[in-house]
Parts: sequence; C-alpha cells; structure tokens
Amino acid sequence: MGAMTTPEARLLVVEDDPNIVELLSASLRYAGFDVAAAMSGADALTVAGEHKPDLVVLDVMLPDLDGFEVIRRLRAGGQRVPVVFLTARDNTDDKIRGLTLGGDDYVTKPFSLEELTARIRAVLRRTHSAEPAGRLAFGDLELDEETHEVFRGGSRISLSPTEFKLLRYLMINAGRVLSKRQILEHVWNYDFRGEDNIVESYMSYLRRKVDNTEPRMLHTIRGVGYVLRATDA
Amino acid sequence: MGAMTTPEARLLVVEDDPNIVELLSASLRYAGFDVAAAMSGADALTVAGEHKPDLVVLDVMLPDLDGFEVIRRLRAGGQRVPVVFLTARDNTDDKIRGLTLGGDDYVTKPFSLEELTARIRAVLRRTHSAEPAGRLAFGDLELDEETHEVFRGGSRISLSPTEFKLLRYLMINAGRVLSKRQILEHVWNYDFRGEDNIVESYMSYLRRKVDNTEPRMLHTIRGVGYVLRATDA
DNA sequence: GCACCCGCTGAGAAGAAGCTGAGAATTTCC
DNA sequence: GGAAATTCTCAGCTTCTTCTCAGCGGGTGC
Repeated sequence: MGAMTTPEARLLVVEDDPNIVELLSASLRYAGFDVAAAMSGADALTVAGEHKPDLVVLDVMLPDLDGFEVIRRLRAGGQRVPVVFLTARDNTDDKIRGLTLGGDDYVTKPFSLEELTARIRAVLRRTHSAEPAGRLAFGDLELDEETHEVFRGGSRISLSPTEFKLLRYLMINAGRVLSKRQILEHVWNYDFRGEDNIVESYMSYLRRKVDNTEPRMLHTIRGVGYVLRATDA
Repeated sequence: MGAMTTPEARLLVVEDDPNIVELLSASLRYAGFDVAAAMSGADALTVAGEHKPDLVVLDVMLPDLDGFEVIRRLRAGGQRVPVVFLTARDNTDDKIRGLTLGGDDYVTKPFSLEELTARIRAVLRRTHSAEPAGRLAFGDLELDEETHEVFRGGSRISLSPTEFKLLRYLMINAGRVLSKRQILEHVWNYDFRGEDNIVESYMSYLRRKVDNTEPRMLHTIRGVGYVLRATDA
C-alpha cells in the first residue's frame, strides 16, 4: 500500500532470482515507483540506457558481471546514479562500505519490503532532495526515519528494530486498515515463515510503549486488522 | 443484486470445481460484470487471450498448472492484470505469502459472495481508479468499505464482521426488497447450512445498533423479506 | 374474534479471535 | 565469552462473535 507522495522516481531493479524480481517489481510498482527490471549485468546496462533510472536496486552477485562493475560502467558516462545494493548477510566486502560513503546504501538479504523502500526513499532524499522529509507525524506521535527516534507527546521512546519498522508502516498507512497478513508481508523479511500471532505480539509491545496514553491510536478491527487513527470508536 | 454503476469490468474466473464456477459466473454476471470462465490453467491462458480480462479470479489449486504459474504467464506479455486469489483456509503454502504485495488480494474458501465482490471491487478501485469510491451512503447512514467504519448521523458505530457484511449488502441494494434466502446466499459463506432465522437475528442486531433513531430505515416486508429505505410504506 | 403464522428477541452454548506473560532461541554488543 | 537485547513461539485467558432455540407478540386470514 503505497504512500502516494510526489510523482515518483524511476527505478531499475537488477537481480537474477526471478522470484525476487517479481516480488520487488510488483511491490515497488505498487508503492508508486516506475520500475524496470534486468536479470543480468549486461541486461542492466541495456535497460538503463533506455529507462534512465533515478536509482538502481542492484544485487551484488550477478551471473555475468559483478554489481560493482555494473555500477562502474553505468557511471562511466558521468551520470552519478545512486544505488541501493542487495547483499548476502555475511558479505563483509569492503567495496560496499566504500560505496555507501557516496550516498548509496545497502540492504542485506533477506530483507523486508518496508526496510528496502525506506532505504530507497532515504537515498533519493539525499541525492534528489525533491523527496519529502524523512519525518512522519501523526497527532502527537512523531517518527524520524533518519535518526530512528520516536516521540510521543514530545518524549523520546526507545523501540527495537522490528517495533520501529512496524510503527513506520502503520504511520505511512495511517487511517488505512491493514490486515495481519499485509503487515507480515511488508514488515517482516520475505523468508519469514511464522504465524500471524507475531503481529499481535508486536502490536502488544507497541501499545505498551507508544500508546499508553489517551487518545489511543492503535486500534484493532476485529476480523480485519489494525489501524492507526486518532479517534476512538 | 448488482449495484449498477459504471459499465463494469471484464472478469476471468478460473476454478476447477464446476459448482463454484457456476455459482461465481451467475452471481458476478448478475452483479454487472462481464464474466468469462476457465476450468484449468491452460484453458485460462487461452480464454484470457481472447477475453482480455481487467481482473482474474483465480483458484490457486488447479489440476494442471498452479495459480502462480498461470499468473506469471499471463503477465509475461507485460500486462499487469490484477488478481483475486481463492485459497483454502488452511493453506500454509509458502507461495501464498506475498499475495497482497502488488495490490492483489485473496479470499479464503469457503467465502461469501458479498465478500468476494467487495474484494474484487476494492482491487479494481486500487488499480483502475475508475471505480466509484468505497464509501456507501444512504440518508444519514454511511459505510466505508476501506476502513470498515459505519456512521449513523455522524457517530461511529462498531459492527461485527457479519453485521458489517449484512449492512453493506443492504446498502448496495438499497430500495430493493431482499428475501431471507437471498441474503443468506450472499452474505453467508456458500457452505452455510443454517436456517433463515439467523438473518432475523442479525437484522435484530443491526436494528439495535444502526436503526434506533428516526427515521427507521430497516423495514420488514412480511412474507417477503427486508428492505433498506427511507420512508415507510 | 380467534387461531395461526411469521418475525422478533433474550438467553446461552460453542467457538473464534485477540491479548499477554513466560520462556526458549538467537543475535548483538561490549 | 558473557550479558543484554531482541525475536519468536506457545499456552492460558478474556472478550467478542456466531448460531440455535424457545417463548412471546403482533399481524393476517378466516
């Protein structure tokens, strides 16, 4: 469920696993991006030529060229297109560290869609500066995407990483009813194989931390899902 | 039963159980959709080629291809046709996860026709954006399909899932007299084997919750059924 | 007017959905 | 390497929901 903001950016997804290409294309497109895909390094260079992406989502492990080579060639023409890399968790490659200094970023597999779209938006924000600021607010609840800080009524609340992602997802979709399945698919890693109950647990944590004062904002719609909204029923 | 609105969309129903195909074709057609049907994956691809559906209603369990394969091939041509999947309730299949990512949705069997058509309309609304908004109104009674909120005279009323579906059905068919049997067949799951009396019970609940002020809107037509309308007759 | 039928509703049993504390497993951090 | 934090599961509990039943009462037909 995309937070439709500006007329959004053009992305190029480069990834050899067809399932992940499918996953990313569908959800990023639905999030409002204009998405093109490529399944090899050579392919990526061709498609980039036509599609002129504003940002590239790039798996560092490709069958032909490696991701860094792809970037080198993409940028050979002088264009400094920003990148979000997809890497394996155990990849301690220094090259990534080096590249992220240039305003790029990386996400380790398996990732959650929430995490990836947040990174994409953050990189676009830094490079294009046409993106909305990375601070979400709803009532007296505030969430800063840059610093990972959350405030309720002005006082700072400390959240675990998952709690933070869940709250961000709820805030981006404030007013919309989200099913447990939907939340699971966006906030948890795509390889998570648990039950809906984990969402109930985390909603319980969140309520204790950020929703223990009136007016309550985290509401359960029995049989449907959860919604962040100001008014009570 | 049909809320005749726009000239409505073309659907392709793909399902191997002939009873369900029959049930769906008849009722979706009656709801105003232009419906084609297919009983296998291969069949689906052929029919889709001729019929060019705006949306596919697709059982994930098919005798030949599985539903995901059908979708992959349908979309191979670059067309991003939206889908409402039909799944078994206990389907813990990994592939089921990720279904709602591209704006698609799913309904678990056994479903109610009311539920399925609501999902179909919601998906069309999100993808085509030519559908009427998901908010029904009748007099000072309002029902929001997105947020599952119901208001009478401006104040929010909380309904259980079945109460909500029943009221939506009545509102979509406002002014039309609906028999108890008709209501049972549309609002309750298709495998429900109870008596008409359940409808009386739920009408009683609804009256208490949403029709306890003048002017009364939920009228009984003795020996025939119920109707939602403003004036007495 | 009387009897009958239909619909209304309260009570309650059975089940489903959701919440939370406890604890095991895992990861992170120092 | 150990402590702390975090993630995830599970089971008990509570609350809400569904559905049935039976008695009541009002309309309808004779």
